[in-house]
Amino acid sequence: MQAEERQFLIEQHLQKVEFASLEELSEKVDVSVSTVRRDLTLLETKGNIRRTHGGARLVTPKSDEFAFTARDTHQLSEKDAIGQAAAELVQPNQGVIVDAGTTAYHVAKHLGGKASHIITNSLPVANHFGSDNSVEVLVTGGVIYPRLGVLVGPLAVESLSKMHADVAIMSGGGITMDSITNSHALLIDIQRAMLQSAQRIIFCLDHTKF
Amino acid sequence: MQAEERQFLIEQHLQKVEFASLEELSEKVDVSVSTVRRDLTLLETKGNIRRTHGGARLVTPKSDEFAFTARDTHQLSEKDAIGQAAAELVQPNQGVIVDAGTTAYHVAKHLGGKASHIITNSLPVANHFGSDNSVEVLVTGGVIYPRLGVLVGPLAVESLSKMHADVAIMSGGGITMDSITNSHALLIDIQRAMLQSAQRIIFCLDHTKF
DNA sequence: AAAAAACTTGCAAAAACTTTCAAAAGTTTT
DNA sequence: AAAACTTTTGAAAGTTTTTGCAAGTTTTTT
Repeated sequence: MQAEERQFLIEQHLQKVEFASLEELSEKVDVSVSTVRRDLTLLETKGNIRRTHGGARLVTPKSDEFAFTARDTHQLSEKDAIGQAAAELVQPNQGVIVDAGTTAYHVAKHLGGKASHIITNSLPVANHFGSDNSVEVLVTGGVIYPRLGVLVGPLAVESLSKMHADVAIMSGGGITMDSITNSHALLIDIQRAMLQSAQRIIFCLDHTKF
Repeated sequence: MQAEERQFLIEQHLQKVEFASLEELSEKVDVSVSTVRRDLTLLETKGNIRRTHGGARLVTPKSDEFAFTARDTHQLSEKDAIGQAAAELVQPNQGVIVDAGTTAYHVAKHLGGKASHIITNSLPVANHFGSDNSVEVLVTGGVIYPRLGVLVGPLAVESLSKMHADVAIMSGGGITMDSITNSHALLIDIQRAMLQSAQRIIFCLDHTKF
């Protein structure tokens, strides 16, 4: 295995687990701990990772309730800009469906006071409007998909299909293309229901999704 | 496990329970109490946590967007005791309905890993289990009742009436008797639906409700 | 006021880190 | 294709950090 490939694997692994011990990593990429140490000091200079005693951790400023809110702060201003731009496509007093996912979340932030009502299956979005009585927020039912705070399952689909809105804000964010297609048909069912309940669709993706 | 991960886990655990004893923590992360002490003094300098005799407590009552979570910290230990006691009435692997309201919220905190699934119309409860995959959490749909984070309305009632559970944890907390009767028939409808969907009811009230 | 529980300090063992070095692997030159 | 050179790797030696425990002190409880 190449040195670069090894370092890439280490970084990738850390993206998943946040923390990893030297031995865990050494075993994973099959080199001595000495080498892993050297790799880590190298990766550290690149910024995404920080060495610790006994291993390394992902440098995520803070891990908040839901996984995506954490990862978020990274390219914040960019997502915020997308959010603002997309929000401007919404006419005042329209009903808006907001998908779960980081990008859609950022759009939602700019919707306060503008939309007449918001329909969402995202707990972070629901929380954001929890104490804001300028908008009526309708939460779909469903089972919580852990770590992301998305409501999924038949109840979510069913309740969406009974609702209606002018616009739907959808995103592939927070979930990679792979995991949409692979791991969860559940999420697709929901997006399909959203597509049918809204007259117009705004799809938001940032550059990391390509 | 390494030091940083351990400290992270401790902080995360405290985010959930607000207070924890040294032994509880020491057991949780599997190191001696001495080490936990050192970790806590370290975390204390970071600000989010404060050491106490016998344990530690969260200093920021939480990023609470919902009114009641804030007002809560007042008689914390009392509510916590009620919560624990009520939670013990639940048999392992039962399905539990959890009402919205401060007292029910505290019961829910002690339900992790015990109940097989939890049904709730309370956003704070949903958030609490958001990143906990030991329990399946089913959220009813509905419109957010501002400031309290309760899901109300026909969708909430309807989805509850389709579900079934062994126990329902209900409370008059968070909402005074007056506002139940006066301002919101909506809440009554929901409680009525809960009563019908559960085989057994546990009603929790603290002394301020008399 | 005594007893119990919890805290601090100091210390020694264990784990982890850095530095150094020689062998292995990979490049370049002859 | 062989020789000389560079880079990378794994291991050893020595240093630093961390951890658990015990002795003594403070706080809390009875």
